[in-house]
Amino acid sequence: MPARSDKATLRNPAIPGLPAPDPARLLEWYDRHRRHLPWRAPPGERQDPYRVFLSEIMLQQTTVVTVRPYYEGFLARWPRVSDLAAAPLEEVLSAWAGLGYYARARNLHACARAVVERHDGHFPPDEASLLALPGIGPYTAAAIASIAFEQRAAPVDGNWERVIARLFAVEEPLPKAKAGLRARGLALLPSARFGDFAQAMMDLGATLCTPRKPACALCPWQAPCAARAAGEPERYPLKAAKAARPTRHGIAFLAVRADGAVLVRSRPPTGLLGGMSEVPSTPWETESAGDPARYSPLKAPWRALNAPVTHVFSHFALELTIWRADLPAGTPAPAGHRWVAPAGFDAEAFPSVMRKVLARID
DNA sequence: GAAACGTGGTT
DNA sequence: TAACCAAGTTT
Repeated sequence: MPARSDKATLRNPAIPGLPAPDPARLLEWYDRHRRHLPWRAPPGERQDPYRVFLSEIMLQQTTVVTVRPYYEGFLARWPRVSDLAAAPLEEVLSAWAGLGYYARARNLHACARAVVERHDGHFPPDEASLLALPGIGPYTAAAIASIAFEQRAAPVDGNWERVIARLFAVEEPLPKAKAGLRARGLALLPSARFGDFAQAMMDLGATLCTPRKPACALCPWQAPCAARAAGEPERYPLKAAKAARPTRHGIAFLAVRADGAVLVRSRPPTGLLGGMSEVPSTPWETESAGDPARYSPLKAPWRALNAPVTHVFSHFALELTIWRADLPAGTPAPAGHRWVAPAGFDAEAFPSVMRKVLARID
C-alpha cells in the first residue's frame, strides 16, 4: 500500500502505463449525474449532521429502497437528535422493526443520548470524536465528518472497496484486503469537496461500477482502471469463501385468547433480535432440543400447525414449528409475558420472523 | 481476526 | 433455487 499519496504509488504495478485516477474527473461526473436522495442536501449545501447520522446508520448493509420509508418515518417522528434521545428505547425498536440488525437501533438511541449528554446535542465534527460514539465505526465516522462537516476523510464502504479493487486490480481477497484498499482510498482524496467525493464514490459503485455487469463504457475512470484494461472488471474484488449457513429448529407457542389477543414477551436486551418482541418459543438449536413442553409458557391444549415458518438470518436459517392453543378470554398472562391485541401489533417491536409467525393466526 | 448480527431483492 | 448482494459495527 502507498506510504504517502504520491502519484506514482497510485499506479497499478501490474499494468504499467495506466494514468492515475483523477479525483476531479469523478467530481465532474458526480456533478452531472448526482442522484437525489432524501438524506442528501441540495448541491453546495451541507446536510444536517443528524440526518447524515440517521441515514448512514440505516444504510449499513441495507439498500436505499428499504431505508427510504424508515428514514422518512424516523425524521418525522424525531426531527432532532434531542427528540430521539428523549424517546423510550421501546418506541425506537418498534419503529425500527423490519429493518434488521437491531443492535443498530439500540446503538442509534444510545448515540443520540451520548450526543446530548457529551456534546450538548451537537454532533462533533472530527472523526475521532465521532468514532467514540456508540454504533459509529470507521466508515460512519468518516461519512459524517466528510458529508456533514467537510472534513478530509474517506468513508470506505463496499462501493469504495469495489471501485478501488478494480482501479488497481487488487488480487488480495476481501476481507484481508480492507486495510490496503482503505490506504488506496485515502490516497485518492481530492484537496477539497470531501463530502461530494465520498458520495461520488458511492454513487459510482452503486450505478456504474456495480458488482455484476459494470457499465465501464460510461465510467469517468475507465482510462485508469486496471481491471477494465485487463478485460475482467467483474472479477474484482476477490472474496474469501463464506461459511455455510446451518439450519436451526424451534417450536413457537402461539397462544390466542378468545378476544384475539396473543401472548408475547420481550427478548433479552442484547444478542439476536435483542430487545425485540416475540412469541414465546423453545431455544433455536441445530440439534433438536429435549421436551418442547418444558418451554411452554402456560398449560394449554397445544396442537401443531401444518407447515413450519421458515426464515433466513445472516448466519443461520430457521425452521419454526408452530404450536397453537386457543384460550378463554380472561386468561392471565404468565410472569414475563403480556397479551397483545391485533390492534396493538403495529406498536409492538416484532421483527420480520415474528410477523411471519403472527400471520399464521386464522 | 473471525464470528455474530436481519432482511428483502436479484440472478 | 441457492447464492449473492446492500452506504458496517461490535465483541
